[in-house]
Amino acid sequence: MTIGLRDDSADVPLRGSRHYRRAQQDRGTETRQRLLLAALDAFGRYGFDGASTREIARRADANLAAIVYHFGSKEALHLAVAEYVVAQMRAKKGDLLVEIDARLDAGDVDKATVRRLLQRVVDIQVETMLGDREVDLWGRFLMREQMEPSPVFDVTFSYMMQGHRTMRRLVALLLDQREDDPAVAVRVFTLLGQVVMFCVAQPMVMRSLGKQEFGMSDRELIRRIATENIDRIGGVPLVRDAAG
Amino acid sequence: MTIGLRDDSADVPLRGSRHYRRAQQDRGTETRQRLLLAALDAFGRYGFDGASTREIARRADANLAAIVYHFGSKEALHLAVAEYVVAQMRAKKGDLLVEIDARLDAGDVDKATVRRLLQRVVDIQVETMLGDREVDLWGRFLMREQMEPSPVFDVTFSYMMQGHRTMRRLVALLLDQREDDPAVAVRVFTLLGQVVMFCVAQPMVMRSLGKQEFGMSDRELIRRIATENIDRIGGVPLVRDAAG
DNA sequence: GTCTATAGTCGGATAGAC
DNA sequence: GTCTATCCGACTATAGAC
Repeated sequence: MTIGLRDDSADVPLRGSRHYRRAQQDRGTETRQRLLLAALDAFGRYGFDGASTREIARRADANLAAIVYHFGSKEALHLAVAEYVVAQMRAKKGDLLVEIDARLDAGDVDKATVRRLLQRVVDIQVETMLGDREVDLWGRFLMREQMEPSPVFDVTFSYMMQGHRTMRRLVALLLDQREDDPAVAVRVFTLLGQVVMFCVAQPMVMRSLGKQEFGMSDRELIRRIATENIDRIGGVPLVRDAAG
Repeated sequence: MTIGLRDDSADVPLRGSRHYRRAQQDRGTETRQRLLLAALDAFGRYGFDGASTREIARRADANLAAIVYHFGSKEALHLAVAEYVVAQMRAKKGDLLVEIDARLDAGDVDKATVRRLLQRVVDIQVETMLGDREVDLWGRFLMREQMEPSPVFDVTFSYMMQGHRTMRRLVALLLDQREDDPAVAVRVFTLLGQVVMFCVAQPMVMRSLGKQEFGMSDRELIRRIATENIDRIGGVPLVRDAAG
């Protein structure tokens, strides 16, 4: 930590000045961010125990000791990842949930509107679970937490429940049932499940579609079918007799 | 371990005889089975790396060395678990898939029948994923394999694909689409997903239903809603105008 | 802030008694 | 078949140089 104070340092301009400290600080922040993303990938893919700090550091192009320096411990890194994921998720769909809750509180919604809102939720669900680049890592991390609850579970769980509660309100309205009816909760999970499936069973999906990774068109297809299924629950009458 | 060979041993008759060896052998088989079930639980819950052989042996009330004795290595134990799960699964729903394929090959199916067959598949899906006692462990193990493909993946994958292919045939008939249409594959995954969700997100489901574990009534509810959704895809006309 | 070296722990596998 | 004792490798975390 004394390098920056040496007088003979050539590649660091304005040594000892605010600019130099800023540069050093930025470098640290970048390292921290790279570690965070590498950890997000590793924890989501291999779980807490399966992911090794050595591998995370290597993938982040950082030193092993940097993890302890920036986060304190492997567990603390895990928590940081969870908080990061939840924060990113909230940034992506928090506004929509707040907007929906507000409209529901105000009570100015007919069923057609409710269905449209539900579709927007599922839309965003597809985006935040199957999105490209970094986004798909969030979904896998959250699902991993579900299958293998860790001390971090409360962080992710409370976030997941927020979305669940809002969806339950929508579905309850759509089906004229009580919000706390177990059937409503179950139906919400089935709606989520049809999207989640593509996140947790990605290898099987890929192999069965004959692809290496999701493209825009795949996401569009999933989105279309998932939202189509919204049309088919509640509101739309079931004409059994007309069926084949 | 020497008790059985002592002359004053009263509870082990016919020492050294065939009966004695039989008893010893049975004991070994039982130990093997206990190890298998403990490993099934541990691998499903914590993954291959997360599960420790020491813990598995402890839970199976067996010795650490017994794992190597009965299976050869931790990896071999993992493979044995995968083969066990697939064998159990096939025993539970293999017949139905064979029957369906035969009927589809014969071609004597109208849409109503197809829909009924599809519902039976989902029915059995619920049973083999959310069943009580041991059965729920199978589902979790398979899903874990999906999220975290291991050298064992091929064993579980080929089994999963068998069911997937049959379901794709059914859905294709129901929607008058080609079997190899990606939209058909995607729809099959959404159908599976609504059941799988309850397996992978069990902690969240429990907490949101306010329960400790699934009961018969919960499984019934899930089954009802899942099969209801079958009614709502294909065959049943969508009466948009009548919607609210 | 970054890095090397290392202490301390744990997990899988082995040897050999019984 | 079962069990104890032990080896060896991999991992997390720490200390301290730069």
